[in-house]
Amino acid sequence: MKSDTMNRNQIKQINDYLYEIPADASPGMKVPARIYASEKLIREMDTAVFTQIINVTTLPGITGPALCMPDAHSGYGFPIGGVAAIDPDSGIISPGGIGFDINCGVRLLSTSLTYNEVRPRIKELVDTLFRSIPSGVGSGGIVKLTDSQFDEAMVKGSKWALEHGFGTPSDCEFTEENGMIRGADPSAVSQRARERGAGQIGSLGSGNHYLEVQVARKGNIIDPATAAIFGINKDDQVMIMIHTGSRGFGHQVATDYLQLFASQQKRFGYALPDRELACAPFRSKEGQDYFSAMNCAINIAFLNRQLIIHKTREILHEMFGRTRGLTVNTVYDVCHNTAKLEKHTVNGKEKILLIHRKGATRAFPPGSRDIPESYRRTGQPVLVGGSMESGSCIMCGTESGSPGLYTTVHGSGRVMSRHEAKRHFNGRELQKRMESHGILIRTASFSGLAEEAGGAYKNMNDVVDSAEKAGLGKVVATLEPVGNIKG
DNA sequence: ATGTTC
Repeated sequence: MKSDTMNRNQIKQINDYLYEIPADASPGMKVPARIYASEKLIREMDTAVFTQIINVTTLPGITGPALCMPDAHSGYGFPIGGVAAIDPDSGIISPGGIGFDINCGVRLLSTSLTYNEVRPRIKELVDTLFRSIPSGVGSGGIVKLTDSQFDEAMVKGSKWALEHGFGTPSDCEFTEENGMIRGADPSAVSQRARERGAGQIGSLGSGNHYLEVQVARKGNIIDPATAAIFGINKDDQVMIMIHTGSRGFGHQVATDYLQLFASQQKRFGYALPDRELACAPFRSKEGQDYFSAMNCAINIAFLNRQLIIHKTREILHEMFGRTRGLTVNTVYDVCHNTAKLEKHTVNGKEKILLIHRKGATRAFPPGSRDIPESYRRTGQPVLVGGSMESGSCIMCGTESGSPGLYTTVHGSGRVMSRHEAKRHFNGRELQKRMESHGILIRTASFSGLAEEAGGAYKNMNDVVDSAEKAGLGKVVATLEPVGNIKG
C-alpha cells in the first residue's frame, strides 16, 4: 500500500484556474507541481493525483514544474493528465509517464454529408461499422501482417498504409508527425510484442475506445472561421471520431520495459518514491531502447487508426457514394500518450526537452512548424473525446499555452472507477436510454458499456472550460454523438 | 489501457 502523504492545504491557489504545490511542500521535490483546474475540478480530484504529481517532481532531470491538466485522475505512476519536461542529457524516460496504451489518440474525419442525409440509414451505418471494424478485448485486426510487413509498419506507421492502398496522402499530412515518427527501431521490440501486435492492426480494442458518428450542429460552432479551416462548413455536418491506440502491442512494449527498468533501479542509483515510476536514464542503452520501441508503438497506433478510418471511408462511399461530391477527410490525428523531444522555453531559456504527456494532448500554437501548413494561422487542432453521452470537443492550440508546455486536456477524465461504474449503471439500460436520446450504440460488451457511462466521467464542459480559461487552448466547436461503436 | 492475473 502506498502512503498518501498529500495534504490538500499544501496546494496554493495562483489564480482561478491554476494551483501550485511548492517545491518545499514535500522532501525530494526538485520543482513545484502545477495543477490547471477550476476550484470545482480540483475539489473533485482524488488526493492520489496530488501525491502522484509530487512524486513526478522528484524524477531526475525534471525541468520546470510538473503539470496536471484539468481532466487529471490517478493512473499508473503518473496521473492520467500528467505532463513532465525532462532534460534528456541528465534525466530519465519513464513508461509510467507515457501510459500502457502508447500513442492512444484521436482521429477526426469531416464528411461532406449532412445529418439529414445520413439519418434515414443511421442504423444500417452503425451496424455496418460495428460488423466491419473489429472491437472488443482481444479482437483481431482488419489486416494481418507478416513478420517483415510488421517490421516495416513499425518504422513507417501510416505511411505503410498509404503505400498499400489504405489511405490518401492528406491522411498523413493531417496526422501528428505525418503518421510516421522518427527514431523507431524494431530491434528494440520483443518477439512477444510483435506477436501480439501483428494480428491487431485495424482494431478498436475495449475500455473507452470507440468510433463515433457525430454531428456538428450550427449552434455548437463557437469559432466558425477556425471550424471552416478545419473542414466544418455546413449545418449539421456529419463527422467521425475514432479513439484508440496501439492495442496489445504498446501494452507489451510498456510491460517489457517496465519490468527491465524495475530490475535496474538500484544499478541506475535511483530510489524513487513509487516503484510505478520505474525509469532509465534517457541516454542509457536501456532508455534509448525503450524510446526506440515506444516510437515503434507510436507508429503502430497511427497505422491502426489509419486502417480504421480507411475502412470507415470505404463504408461511407459504399453507402452514400451516390451523394454528389462525397468527401471524407482527415481533419487531424493527435496523440495523448507519448514522450517526445521538443524545443520549449523554460525559465526564459530555450531547450530541447523530453516531454512526457500521459492522457494529455499536444496543442501547438499558430505559427508552429510542426503542424500542417493550412493550420498555421489557427493553431493545431486538439481533439477532446468526451464521454459517449456528453459529446466531444475540438479545440485549437494558442500561444498562451506556453507555460503549460503547449499541452491541454484529452477527455473528460473519470470520476468513478470502472468497478464503481459497473455497480451504478446497467449496460443494456444505458443503451436504451442513449437510444431514446438519439444516440445509437453497438458494443462488444455490455459490462464494458456500463463502465463508460457519462456519469462515470467529469462534465466535459467543465474540463474544456477550465482548459480554455487557463490559456491551454481555445474552443472551436463541440460535436454531438448520434452513433457509437464501442469496444 | 491490456489475449482485463504469464
